[in-house]
Amino acid sequence: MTEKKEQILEAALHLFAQEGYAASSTSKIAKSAGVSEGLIFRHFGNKNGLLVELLKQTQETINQVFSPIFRETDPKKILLKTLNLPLSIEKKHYDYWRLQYKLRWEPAYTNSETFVPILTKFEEAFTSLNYENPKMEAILFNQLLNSIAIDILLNKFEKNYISFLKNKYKL
Amino acid sequence: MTEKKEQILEAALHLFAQEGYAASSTSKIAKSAGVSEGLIFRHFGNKNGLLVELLKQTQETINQVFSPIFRETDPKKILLKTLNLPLSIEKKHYDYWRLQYKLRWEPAYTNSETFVPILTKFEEAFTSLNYENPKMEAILFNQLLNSIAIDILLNKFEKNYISFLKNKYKL
DNA sequence: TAATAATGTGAGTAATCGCTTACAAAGATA
DNA sequence: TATCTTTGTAAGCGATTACTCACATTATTA
Repeated sequence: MTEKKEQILEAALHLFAQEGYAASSTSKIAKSAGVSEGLIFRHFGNKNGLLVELLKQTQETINQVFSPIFRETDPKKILLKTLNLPLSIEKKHYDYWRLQYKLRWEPAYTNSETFVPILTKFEEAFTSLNYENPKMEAILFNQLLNSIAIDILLNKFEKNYISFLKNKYKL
Repeated sequence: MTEKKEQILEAALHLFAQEGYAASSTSKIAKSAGVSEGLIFRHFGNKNGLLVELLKQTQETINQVFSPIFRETDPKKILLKTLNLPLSIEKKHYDYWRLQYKLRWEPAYTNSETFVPILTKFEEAFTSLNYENPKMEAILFNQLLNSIAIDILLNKFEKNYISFLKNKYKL
């Protein structure tokens, strides 16, 4: 991957995640990347190709973050590691997550829920812990995870909240 | 309010909520409303004025929905009525809620959290119910409410989930 | 009824949109 | 070194953008 190609991706990610896809013109992206506008189309075909490439990178980032949880078998550790996730995410990856959450509201980019498999992982954990309704507990837990992530991304995060949750789940 | 003015607002609300603000051109709005493009600017000055008017309506809609909860004093009923809220929302109001949640991701329209006062209402309820940490319980409860609303708007809603929550809170 | 105001239209504006293309520079291969 | 491929630029394309304005129609008031 060329240096300029990476600069384009970087600039586009930031603009898409902050201003939105439609509001980020290719000329703005090129200017922000310090590159001629034509180069975007040389490398990615069209504006949408740029987004597709970024979504691929986003998926990889997400997979990497979740993989230690998938490898975990101890139910309590599954929940504990999950609750530790949001705060362990690197600032430089924030735009990937912003893009992911933002695109949930764009019907055009039917981004299939990439977090789905984690739900069954939670369900297994709650089953092991003898919770009465593991399926629903998994949904609840997953919603909490998403809410925390969103609050962090939107700078509305209450830092004592996670310890409160750990206490609630006896972790 | 003229009929054509209302048609403009209706068309704009739907387009903004579905496709997004930037992606919804004034010409598309006018065509969808069955109105000349110039009329948008006669009534609302510019495209942003159209959004401002819609946000005002959104705020009114939200206030109306929450007002019975603000009037409620019985703590259990506060929580119960809140959990019943998401499913009681009229389909024709969905676009207002979509717009609201969508705009949370647009830093340009610093839409101050309109749900904030409800948090203290929840906190009062949990205090009355002798929960150990009412403040955090309120945050948790509020996150659940938002998650449910989002799931409904994104068609990912599990209908048994709300009864599960009612049971959890002994309501 | 006549004058005034509010509502509505459609053609037009400059600026910007995503994208193409001709061409130059740089790198790789023979 | 000579040829070919990849990487990069800049000008320019038709289409669309938000918006204006001169004008027509309808409603309100005097």
